[in-house]
Amino acid sequence: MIVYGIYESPIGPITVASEDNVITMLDFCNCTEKNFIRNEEFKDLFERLDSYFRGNRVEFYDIPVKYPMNPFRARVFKEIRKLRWGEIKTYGMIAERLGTSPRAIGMALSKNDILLLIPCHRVVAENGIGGYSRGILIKRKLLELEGIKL
DNA sequence: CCATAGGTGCAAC
DNA sequence: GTTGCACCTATGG
Repeated sequence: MIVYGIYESPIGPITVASEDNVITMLDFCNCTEKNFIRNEEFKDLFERLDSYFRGNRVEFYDIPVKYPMNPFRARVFKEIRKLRWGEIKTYGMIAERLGTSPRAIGMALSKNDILLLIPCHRVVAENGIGGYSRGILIKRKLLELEGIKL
């Protein structure tokens, strides 16, 4: 059974979904049309988000998430998840590690719908910030929170 | 299949 | 600065 939670972050509402205590989605949008809103089920996560958006070092890597069926994306996402708070790598570095190309990494990351928990914002381009499916303003803000200026 | 498009990178001018 | 191309995956005909 899927339940949803809405979190009001300083940079906009976040909708999170979980099924059997595994997070299946976390995105910057306000999906209030969803039924089954149970914010109390996300108490631990929301407290971490409070601290995170206050600028503290908060890790999310121990929270169970659902990886995609697509094996390539699952491989990329698991690799990205090793990145800790404030740690960044380039598309090229990830690609080399996985034996693929930087563009393929970008393609996979654009399909990430569990933001923050799968920290695709910590993957940047060789020459600059790179892209972000929800807009680079959000990416820049997240990196700023983690003490990174580009 | 073939064409085209990405959250890229690199070399060349 | 910019143009051009190789790179791998995704998507649509």
